[in-house]
Amino acid sequence: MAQTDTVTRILDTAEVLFAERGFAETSLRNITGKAKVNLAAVNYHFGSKKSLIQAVFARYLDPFTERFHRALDDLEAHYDGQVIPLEELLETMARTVLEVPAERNSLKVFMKLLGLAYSQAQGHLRRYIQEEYGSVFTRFTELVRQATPDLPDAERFWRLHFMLGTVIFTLSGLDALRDIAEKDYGEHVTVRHLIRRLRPVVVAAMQAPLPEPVPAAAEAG
Amino acid sequence: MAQTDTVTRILDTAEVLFAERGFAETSLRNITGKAKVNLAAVNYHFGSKKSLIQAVFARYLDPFTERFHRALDDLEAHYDGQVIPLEELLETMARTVLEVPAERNSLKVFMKLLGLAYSQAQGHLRRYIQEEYGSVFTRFTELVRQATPDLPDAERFWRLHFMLGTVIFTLSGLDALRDIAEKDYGEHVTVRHLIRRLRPVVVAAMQAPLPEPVPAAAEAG
DNA sequence: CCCGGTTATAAACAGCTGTTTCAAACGTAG
DNA sequence: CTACGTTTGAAACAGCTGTTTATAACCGGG
Repeated sequence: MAQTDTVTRILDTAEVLFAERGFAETSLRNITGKAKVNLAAVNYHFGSKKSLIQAVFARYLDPFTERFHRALDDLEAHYDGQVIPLEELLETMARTVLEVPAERNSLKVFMKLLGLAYSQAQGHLRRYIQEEYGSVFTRFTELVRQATPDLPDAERFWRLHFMLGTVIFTLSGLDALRDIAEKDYGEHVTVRHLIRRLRPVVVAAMQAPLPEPVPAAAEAG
Repeated sequence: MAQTDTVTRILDTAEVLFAERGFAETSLRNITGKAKVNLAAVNYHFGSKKSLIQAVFARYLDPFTERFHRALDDLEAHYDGQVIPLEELLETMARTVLEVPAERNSLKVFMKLLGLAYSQAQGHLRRYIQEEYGSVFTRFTELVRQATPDLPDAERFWRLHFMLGTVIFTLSGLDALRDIAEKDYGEHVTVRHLIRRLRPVVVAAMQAPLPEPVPAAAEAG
């Protein structure tokens, strides 16, 4: 099967270049040149650049959602109707994120892509990810809801997104920060170190006291 | 002075389009067309697209750094050598961020631009911001160091970036999240609401317990 | 009035973009 | 070996990109 070779070579090259420079800044000639593949191969195998981008994401997100669903199944079976503690849920998510790209040793690329998916407007990508992989996130948030019954729904919604920002922002900008950290603190930091650092922070953030209600008089302006 | 009109019209239009679609996705013809200005005006007044991008940032960051320095001066004078509490520092930063774009009612644009500055690789932008505005951030982190003496330096470094991620990620992606929040929780959320929500979360995150040290045996892999 | 520097305009530049075309090479089933 | 669907290849497409050029309009000072 010669197709497989061309297709995976395109995907392997594209994901690296996308992660390094972004989508708009990476041309098809850039990809096909580095992948030693004919220019027309992208349109032949994927149809368009948009579809290539989505295919790059699917190659990470498909195994991720599958594993994550299975991990949540296991967790629910183990707790058998009881509420799953927040730490367990976060731990499971972190473990799954770490497992998925392990074989290709490209956790960093995966993280950068996630960051790009949020920041680069690319409307089609956001829609694609939401439609394709929204359900597993919904399932996760429902479990978080049960684990944090004292949190008002809106507050939990925002805090989850706060923490999503923390994780994606940090891990996707890792390279730049790593250099500073290594120079200033003599630490060689890996993604795994960071996740260890993130855990207590995320838990504390989710359990932080509620904000003071707005004084009614100060609402305007 | 006809120059002022053309220049500000370019800047006003550019910052909105950049914030909506990103830098690479926004062409000069796009900007000049919407601004009702000749195409060559950008290169005439700014020299290049890169310089335009930097000028857009400077228009926000120059007043910001000036005000922030002044606010920190006041704070230091008021505490007169005593350690400034963490909450005060965060509060001051938040207040300054809110004040700066107030006149142009474009806080949202400012936040989106900050998000782009980090996510879009755009090496020149990161360097420009670091060189031009790094000092005020250094001053701020030193005050945070004094306010959190129990935190190891490396830990504080990372937590500050965690929180930077939380804030920028949330505020720059506000529009998409706002719609969901409004639909699901009937809340109309403004940036000011979010900052109120962010405060206890950021404080709790900075004061979270330290992560468990890595078991020596588990270091490899 | 008229000159001289500043700003605006339209046109053209070379280069790159994603996509399409069509012929050549391939690999396999009959 | 032949015939056929699949995959590659080189070339060309129209369209857009940032930038430059040369000309024209403007406008305040002498």
